[in-house]
Amino acid sequence: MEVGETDLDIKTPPSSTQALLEQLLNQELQSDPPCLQVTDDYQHAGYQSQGPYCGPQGNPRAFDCPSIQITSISHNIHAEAGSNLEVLAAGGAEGGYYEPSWQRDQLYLPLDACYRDSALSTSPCSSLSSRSWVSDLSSCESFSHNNDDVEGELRDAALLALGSPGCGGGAFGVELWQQKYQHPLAFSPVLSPHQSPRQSPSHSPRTSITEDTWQHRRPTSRPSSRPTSPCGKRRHSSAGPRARSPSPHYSASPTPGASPRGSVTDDNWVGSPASTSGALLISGCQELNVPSKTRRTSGSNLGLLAGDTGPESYLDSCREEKQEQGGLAELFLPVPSHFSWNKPKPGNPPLFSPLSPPPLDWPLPNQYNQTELKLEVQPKGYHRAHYETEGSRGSIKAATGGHPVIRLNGYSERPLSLLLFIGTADDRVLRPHSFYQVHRVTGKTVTTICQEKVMGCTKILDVPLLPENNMSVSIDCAGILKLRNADIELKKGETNIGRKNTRVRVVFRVAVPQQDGQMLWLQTTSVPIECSQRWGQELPQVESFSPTSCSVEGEEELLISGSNMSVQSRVVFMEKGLDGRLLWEMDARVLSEKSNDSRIVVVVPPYNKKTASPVQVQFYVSNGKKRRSLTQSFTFLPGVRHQHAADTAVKQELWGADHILYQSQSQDGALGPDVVSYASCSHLHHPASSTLPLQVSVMFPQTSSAPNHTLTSLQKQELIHAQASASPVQILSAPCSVPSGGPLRKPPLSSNDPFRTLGDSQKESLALIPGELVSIKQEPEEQPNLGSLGLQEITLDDVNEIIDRDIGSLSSSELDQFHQYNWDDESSTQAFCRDLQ
DNA sequence: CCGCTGGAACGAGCA
DNA sequence: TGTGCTCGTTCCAGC
Repeated sequence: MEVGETDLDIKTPPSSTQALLEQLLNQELQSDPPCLQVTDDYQHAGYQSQGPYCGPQGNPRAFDCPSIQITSISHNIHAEAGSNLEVLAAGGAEGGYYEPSWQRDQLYLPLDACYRDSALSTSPCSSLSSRSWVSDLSSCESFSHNNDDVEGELRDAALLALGSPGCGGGAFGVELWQQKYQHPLAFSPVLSPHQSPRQSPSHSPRTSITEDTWQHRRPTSRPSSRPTSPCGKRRHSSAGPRARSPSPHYSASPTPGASPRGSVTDDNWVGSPASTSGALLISGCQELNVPSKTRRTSGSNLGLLAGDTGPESYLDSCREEKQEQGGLAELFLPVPSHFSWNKPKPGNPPLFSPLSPPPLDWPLPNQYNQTELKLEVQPKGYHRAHYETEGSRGSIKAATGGHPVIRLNGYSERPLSLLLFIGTADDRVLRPHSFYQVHRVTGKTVTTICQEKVMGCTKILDVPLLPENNMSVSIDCAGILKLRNADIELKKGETNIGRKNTRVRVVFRVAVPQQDGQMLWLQTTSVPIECSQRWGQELPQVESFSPTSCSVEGEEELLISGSNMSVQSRVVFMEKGLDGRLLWEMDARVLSEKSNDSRIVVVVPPYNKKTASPVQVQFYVSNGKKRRSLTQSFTFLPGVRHQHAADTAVKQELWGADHILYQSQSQDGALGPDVVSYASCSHLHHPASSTLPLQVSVMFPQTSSAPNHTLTSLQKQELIHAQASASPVQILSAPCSVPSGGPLRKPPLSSNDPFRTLGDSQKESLALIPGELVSIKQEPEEQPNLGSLGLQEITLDDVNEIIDRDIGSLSSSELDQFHQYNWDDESSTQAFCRDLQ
């Protein structure tokens, strides 16, 4: 915002950014600008997730995103300057179990009026999440992810909206324009918090616009977004908005059924004069590569957030500002790659000043020296989140029946606070999830003490890690709250869409005091958790399978265990080429007599050609259209029949070039216990030229060599484009090699597992991540002939689904670690790894 | 009565 | 334009 609020900012060349920041910083300090009023100690303490926006001075994060850094400072200053910093240091960070000065009840504020006003509401509810600072950060990140078509589309829409005063389609749009252009100060982060809530009709219509008036307006514009918020449904819940909020979470009254999303319509977008400026902005931002025909989901309308000029504007406007800046900046200020700004500098250990905890989307290692934060028991892959209108659906469960267990190894001097929040599970940098919030579960069965807090706009649980419990804790107090898509997508600056964005990860963080007074921040994440009832019930989930390899001749039985399977399920093996084209695909024969709902036995099809080295292929379980499991890696071994591990291991050594290790063995000889791990990768591929964390690498299965081809995100997108028009696009997980024994990595797979479990698979994936081949996956059933289709014919859902699915096969920790590894400078990264070792 | 859980109806947008 | 499908959201019933 701040950045965008003045041309000066936008035009400020990078070289002068620092000076500008300092100047603004000083100003901010002197004026003691009002900051986001959140009854959150962390917030006050400076533990903000705002990152760039609020990142402490000196925090490299502050320079991650030029468009926001100024903003951050203003807020940050406040936090930093506050004495509360010490609260955090002494409590949350330094180990003491932090006792907030506020009452726990404060967490459940009358959500009412300002519930949707992230800037004004302290409501734990979710809606805040949408506008979370982190989210803003994410937005920045997202914004820079030009490989994300979804984001691109959203940007497109937003740009159009922003670029045109009139595109808002209604009073709100005009209002926004007026505020931004006629009264730029109105957008000052300093003033924003105090702006009248009325400026945020979409978030809290009641504050200025009554529901009636709102509804009255609504007919003037067709809701362009998918009204995921069943307006009609709510009528069942009777009377007024309040009556409609049976939410035990006190989430303020739900957004009125007549959601303001209609303030801007598709028509407005398209027909609006915004087109012109929008184009400019777009060009300034980057090639968005937005398929013209990409489905415009509700999220896309976000832009329209146009109408949303509420107090949270400044919070949400990171993205918006970026958009503007992106367009205008092109003329004045070349903005470096997002990632080069966004990632921690290589070689910097995860040590922070107690006064400047890392933002929630800041990548952190799970281990440093002898200290390690480890999720010993992973949660189940499916947990149905509850809506505000529902009662709790309980805490997250572990696959084993208990609850996730996390432990801090290497430190037990004093109690520490474990922070827990719900993060994303997509291919981008881990960040708080906009559509899900952690929810404190209470009840007699809950034994873990925890407190719910709000950091920025993200709810977190603060759980004590006690020495007497070996610094271990069972997380039985954490549920997942689903926020209505419509509520979140309308938030200004929100770039994510909720539709089919139903996978999350649980993120755990802990600050370990160091002798030098600094705080060592470690973070680990859970495996992806599917939170949608529908998907949870329909998507087949592969929990384990065995064997993990066999001869190219195939014909061996493969047992796949999981859920949502049936004898009608299909198991499809496939191989993708460098260009993403489907090289081979074949259905495995299902042995119905040996299959049931939780397991499916198939006969591995023979590989289509001879090979001198192991070939990595994928397979997935399909229950029909759009109901496919995540792809799993399977290896065809050259010319040898599947053997028991001992033999295989020996043979594998001969294939060292593949960095494939076969270890183990299981007691289960029946199905062949081999477990394969692509762990010995000798090269961590970090092209010095790349500044992108998510390197897209392509592997030639036939050569089974380590990935030698990497694509930048931009290249990836280009690839997608190229393929979209010329060949089937695909996305697949190709094995690549990454040192699993690396600094942040655990040793390869357990050799005792009779099957490769999902976790194992994910561990493997971890090693694969850097080599993850990311393009667009061909949908055998739904995209029979993508090769003849233009990209524009690939729907947003398709892209989203594809990316989500394939990336989802990677565990969160893997992704995190991956991201952590993907720093700009390879040598520095390696140095950092050595340090960690 | 409350928390939790499973199931399914409802309805808007999309193909 | 009509129809069926998808999927987010809400509601209900049972424990």
